[in-house]
Amino acid sequence: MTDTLEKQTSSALQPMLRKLGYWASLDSDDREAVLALPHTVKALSRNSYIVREGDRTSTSCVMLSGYSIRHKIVAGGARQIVAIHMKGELVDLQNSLLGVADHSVEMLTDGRVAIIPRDEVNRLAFERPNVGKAMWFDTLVDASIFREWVANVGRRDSRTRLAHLLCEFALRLKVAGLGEETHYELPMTQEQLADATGMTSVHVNRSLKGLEADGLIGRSTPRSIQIGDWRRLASTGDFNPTYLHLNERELA
Amino acid sequence: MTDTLEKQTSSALQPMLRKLGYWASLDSDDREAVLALPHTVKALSRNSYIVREGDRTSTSCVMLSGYSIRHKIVAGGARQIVAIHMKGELVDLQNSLLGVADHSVEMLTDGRVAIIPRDEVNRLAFERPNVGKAMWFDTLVDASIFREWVANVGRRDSRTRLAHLLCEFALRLKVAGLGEETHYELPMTQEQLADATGMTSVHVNRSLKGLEADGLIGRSTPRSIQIGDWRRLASTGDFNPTYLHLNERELA
DNA sequence: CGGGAGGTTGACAATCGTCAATCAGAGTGG
DNA sequence: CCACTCTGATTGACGATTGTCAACCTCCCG
Repeated sequence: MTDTLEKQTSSALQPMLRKLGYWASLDSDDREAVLALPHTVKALSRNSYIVREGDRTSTSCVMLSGYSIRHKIVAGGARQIVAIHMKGELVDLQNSLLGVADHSVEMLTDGRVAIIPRDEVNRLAFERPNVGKAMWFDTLVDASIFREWVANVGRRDSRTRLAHLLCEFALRLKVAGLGEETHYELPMTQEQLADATGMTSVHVNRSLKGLEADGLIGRSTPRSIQIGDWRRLASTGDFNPTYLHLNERELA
Repeated sequence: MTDTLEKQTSSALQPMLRKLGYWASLDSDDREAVLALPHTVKALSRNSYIVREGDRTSTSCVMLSGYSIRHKIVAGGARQIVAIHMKGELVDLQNSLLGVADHSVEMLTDGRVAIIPRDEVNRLAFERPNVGKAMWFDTLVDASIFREWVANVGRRDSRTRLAHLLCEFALRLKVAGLGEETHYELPMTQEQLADATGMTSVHVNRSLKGLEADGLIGRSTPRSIQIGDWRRLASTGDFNPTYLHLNERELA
């Protein structure tokens, strides 16, 4: 824990290690094993798909830069975004371990991912229990976020729902070392915000302006969000970060 | 796989074994290890809580009989049910491994559960990789169901939403060996259906009657559901069982 | 300068929630 | 056996949050 100097800074999997190390303490053997995972790095452009619903995948992947989303299409063509992923996150344990993809994963922005064979992930998980626990923990936290999203779209009004998403995003960005809590750039259009919150883009626009009018957020450009009073925004968003299962120090 | 005669029929954990065996093939050592998990059986009455949001739990539990739900309370007191659990299901890997519960688990009916210390579950998972894989797989399927629920609540209209839930329930009951696909008893009130689908009880009632009026379901009593034409109900419910990740044979 | 994507706004419609009354069935005590 | 009570189901009238449609605006980029 204290010898934070990493030897293998050369591996592209550094962001994954950071993430796993966040959930469980890994010794140097664990870390080496993670960084030694065979993988190929791939640059992907916005709107390209990592996995399509129905695919049979046998690889997992880790976000190295950029953002991606998971989504489902319902009858009638409407789309629901069920998760947003950022640097370091394990994007597809989910689909790959289950065999046939029950949802699609799409790049939200340009970015790079590392592709890892599923079998290698599986092997590592059981050869190095610390790593396995971290990965398991990671999937459990993902599940926790899904649950919060169910509650968010199911039982909160649109204003609260949006504010909640803005809070979650802010905090996750901060934890991932990608931004401040006071200001960040949304990587998504209002239509995509709508698909994530079960609203329409028109209503997202109105709600966003509503939050702005009430001084809860500032927007120097449509996508850049400033949060003046975190407490107040969290309160209107009914945002309690417990479900993110962060370490104590992050919740200051 | 072929020698299906179980020796330890005495263990209360039989339903858990059935479930895990569904996800991965377990050899006889694996099975014995599962059944040998230390546990205490507890009878719980309807509306009693297994875990409350905010609790620090160090035990997991398995449903032996009856039904339970996971739910979250949002600002204003509204409730969202995020999962329904039935016999054999591992109800609380989720909360217990994560430390502090991000949601409550409540009995929907009278029933019995087996309480297992978290550490024992953890130990078993890594001592017997087959079992560990089955448990991991189980949590991934749970997550998949959460994703479907996000889509259900976020992007489907109330009629479709309800029909979807009825289909999911029917199929899961069948797989758990608890009923037929053509007829079953709902273990929940309309208010609870509402909390699961993000609706109000009044609207659940109307939608249910709507489905009935259109001949999609029959109801001899308010809670007993008959499904005449599965295809038609599945179609109006936009129900595609992929997300349940069942074995081929179950999807006939 | 033209085209396109995304953001903004208004008028209108509708799904769904709220409130409140009534009904039906199960369990209880007399 | 019957009133009484409680929970859950059902129904109607009404209101409002949110969706739909469509126009227009703004910025970016070739």
